[in-house]
Amino acid sequence: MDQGGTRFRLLKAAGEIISRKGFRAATVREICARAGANVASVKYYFGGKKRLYEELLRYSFEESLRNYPPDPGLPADASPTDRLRAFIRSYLMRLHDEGRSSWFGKLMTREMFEPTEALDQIVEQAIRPLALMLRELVRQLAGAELNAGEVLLCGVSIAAQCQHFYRARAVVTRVYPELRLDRQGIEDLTDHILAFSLAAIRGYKRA
Amino acid sequence: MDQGGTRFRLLKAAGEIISRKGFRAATVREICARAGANVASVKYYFGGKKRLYEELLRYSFEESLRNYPPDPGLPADASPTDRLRAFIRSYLMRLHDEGRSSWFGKLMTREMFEPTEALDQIVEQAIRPLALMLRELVRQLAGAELNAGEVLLCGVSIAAQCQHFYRARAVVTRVYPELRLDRQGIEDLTDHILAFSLAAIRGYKRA
DNA sequence: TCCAGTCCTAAACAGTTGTTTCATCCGGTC
DNA sequence: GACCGGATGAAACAACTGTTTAGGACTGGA
Repeated sequence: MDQGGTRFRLLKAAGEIISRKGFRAATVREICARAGANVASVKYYFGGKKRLYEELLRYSFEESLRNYPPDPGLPADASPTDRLRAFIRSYLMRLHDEGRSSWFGKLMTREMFEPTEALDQIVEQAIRPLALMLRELVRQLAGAELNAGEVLLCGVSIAAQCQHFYRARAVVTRVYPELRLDRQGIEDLTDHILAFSLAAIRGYKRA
Repeated sequence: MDQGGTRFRLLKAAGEIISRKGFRAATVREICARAGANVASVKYYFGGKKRLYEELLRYSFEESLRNYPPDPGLPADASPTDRLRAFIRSYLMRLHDEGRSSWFGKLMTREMFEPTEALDQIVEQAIRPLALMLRELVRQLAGAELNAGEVLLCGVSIAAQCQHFYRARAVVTRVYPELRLDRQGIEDLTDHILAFSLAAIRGYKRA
């Protein structure tokens, strides 16, 4: 895979554009223009727009794994709390980063709301493993207090928060201009979601 | 406004289609076909697709207010907890209902992720009031424990959960098929989000 | 009866979309 | 030099988009 070749430039341009405006709204012409290639090159190298998108999913998934490994260098004896913190931080980074490492997270978020035919593949490949990991974390944190259904819902509530600040950023930053979503803001956000969720899990039964 | 007239049928068709697939993906021809009207009727009655959308926002906002009033028949001395419960339940209903009462909520959710020129109007008209109401609720529940920034973030975390189960329903129902989002499911979900959020607010400082 | 106005229709318009065609270029090989 | 095959380019393609046109059908009042 020549990183300067036309094929790779197309993939790169597609990642930048599709992760920002979605598969349907991104046009082949815009992608090719950004890649400095002819419109016909998409068919030549990938067979069509849809195939380019599928290839982008594969590529960006690997790129995402490289930058956000499932177990981000935590010591083997790290506490569940530390693990949850790492999970949340990684989730936020995955969405708010810039560049190719964040493409997959953004594409994933789009697929959740407006699925294409690729959703099933994404669910099995990326989302389900993350969901299972999160559920196991919650289970450990909750001890014997929560039943399976409650653990599941708590996991979804945590993922909901991680996604929301990216998905609804257009509104959040309008209503709360004081809320910055830069690098430091992500750290603060991590602390908040962790505190909110830990307290929620621990006090769930009482409430 | 004749409810059987062409103008209203267009509005109704637009509500059904645009709330489901978004402004850009919905085509004038599909809307007109569903309304049993000629393609030219959109220009005739509204002046264009964009104007039809703006009119739909106005109409569906009123329709939404009618079905989900800001203060849903709670006694004047209702506790903050009861108020939060009503807020969450109303939020979930607003999104998971079917028919015209849910159009605005769904359009709002779309605008948050993929804003059109109408977003600013929606923020001021609908989102900001809701956000303020939610923030005030959290403030009352938290007492003097949380500072302004923490109260704000807790409010966003609650809204995040309410939206997530609708926005990511394609994925949630795939990963957790046991999670039903019918009428009873919404009631259970209300209980969960309330318990999760109450515990979170109360235990925030400790965590 | 005529007119004005509202409502509606079929058809065409101009622009954009993804795809396709076909000629051309370029580097290596015989 | 001739030739080949991958890579590129300009242009056209058919399908679809929102919009517009030109007129027809019908009503109610003058």
